Order: sequence, then structure tokens, then C-alpha cells
Amino acid sequence: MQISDAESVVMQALWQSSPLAAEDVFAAVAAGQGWQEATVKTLLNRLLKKGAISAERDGRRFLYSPVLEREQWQRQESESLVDRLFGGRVAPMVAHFTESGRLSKKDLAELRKLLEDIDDGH
Amino acid sequence: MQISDAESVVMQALWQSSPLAAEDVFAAVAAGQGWQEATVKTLLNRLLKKGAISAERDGRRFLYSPVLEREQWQRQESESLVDRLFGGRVAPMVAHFTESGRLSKKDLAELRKLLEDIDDGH
DNA sequence: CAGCGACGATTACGGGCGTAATCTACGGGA
DNA sequence: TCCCGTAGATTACGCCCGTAATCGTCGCTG
Repeated sequence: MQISDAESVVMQALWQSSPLAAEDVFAAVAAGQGWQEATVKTLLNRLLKKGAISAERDGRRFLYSPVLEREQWQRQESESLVDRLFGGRVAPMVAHFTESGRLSKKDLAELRKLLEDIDDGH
Repeated sequence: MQISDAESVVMQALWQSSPLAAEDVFAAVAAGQGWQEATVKTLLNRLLKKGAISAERDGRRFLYSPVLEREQWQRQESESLVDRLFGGRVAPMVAHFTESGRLSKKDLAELRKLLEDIDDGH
């Protein structure tokens, strides 16, 4: 399932809270992006057509919910990136982040924990 | 500098070895992608126009070299991804890879070394 | 010196994307 | 009951992308 950049902004809103009416999605999203409500509606429709979200009638309007799961999307996108950029090797990617100071203390702590857990598991 | 997917395939060839004539790029790339030579030439031209590569005349033809650096591109792309998908947090992204078994032994070893080095540095 | 072959340059074209405006139909208030 | 507002549906439009085919030009070969 292919989700464009603009579409993913809408998905984020729905992943955070759903179901939402178009109006609510607009409210959740308009601040960051400078979009018109019409734009949000277009994106909702495109996502519907792709099957990435579903709509349930609520009187005069619809309430939208994600069908595609956030976890799946994140996995998909990040694996595709690591394949394209680093030949599938994760460590070199992380190395880039360390070099550019994009690793927070929290990240470091979590990474250490991840590695420990893997040790334990084996 | 925005590099499309198809363009990045051409860049990979040039990063691996340069300068190259159009024909050489085609040879390096045609196996993986099922492209015609014309397609490769289009991509070279688009990259030229964007300033991502340079061309130096060699008699009747041109030899192409990357201008955009691979490291910079990798950094750019991966930071943009981690921002879009994980709110800028690296650890959750790595966690996805551990869960889906995409971390090789080599990756694990390198990650451990990375974290150790950071400890040493501080 | 003329023609051909090989390059790069130009043009093509359908689909997706970002960004909307406009159309249409239905439900609620006067 | 009739009109209006509003929600979704349809249409718009220019740009980028993937994927080429075609054009034009320059140098080599006969």
C-alpha cells in the first residue's frame, strides 16, 4: 500500500485518534500544514480509494478510521529506505545518526536496552 | 537536492565508480532495472539539470561524475524518514528492525561498537 | 567531400501528487 | 413544504516521474 507524503499526514491524525469526521481531521492537521478543508477531503478520498482507511456513515457525514496499521506502514517505509540507501544494512544508517548528533540520550538508552534484550534472548 | 527513486539508481552507479560515460552507466544499471539506454540518458540529463552530477566533455561524448555526495544524500533521506515516521526518534525505528529480524549479526556487532565508542567519547 | 552512425538534446505521454474550486444532493429549519 | 447550508463527490491543473522514441548534429570513413 503506497501512501504519499501528504496522505501520511492525514493518516497520522487518524492513527492518533479515530474515528474522525473530515472536519476533525482538518482541525487536527490544518495547523501544521496550511491546507484548505477541500484539500483534506481530497486526501481522505484518495486514501479511501486505496483502502488505507474506511468510512462509516454517521447521519449526514462519515467517520473515518485507519485500515492500514501504523506499525505496518512504519516497517514498510523504513525497510524500503534501508534497502535503497544502505543495501539493507541497519548499522551504517544508525552510524549516520550518531555522526550528525541526531541520537538523543533517550535514544541511546533505548538502543542499549534493545541490544541487551537481544543478548538475553539468546 | 531532491533525487527521485529512478535517479538514485543512476547515482549509485556513479558513486560506485566515476567518471562514467552514458553507455557505462547503462551497462552498470541495465541488469537490475530493465531500462532502455534512452531511459538512462533521460535520467542523466535530469540529474545534470538538478546539479546532482557534472559532465565533462570527452571528445564526442561526456563523462559524468557525481556532485552530490552519497553521504549527504544518505543523511538527508534517513533524517527525513525518521522525522516523518517516528517523530525524529531513532530508537523506535531500530526497534522495528529488531522485531522483524532485519538485524544481522554483523549489524548487532557494529551497533554495539557504536554505542561503546560513544561511551568512550564521553 | 558526402553520408552514416553514434551521441546528447528534445519531445512525449500517462499516471500520481499537491492543492484546490466547484458541483450535487440531502437533511433541517422557517 | 421549500430553501439553504453543508458534506461528500467530481473536476481541475500544473508539476514531477518513469519510461521512452525521435531529432539534430558532429566526426569518422569510404
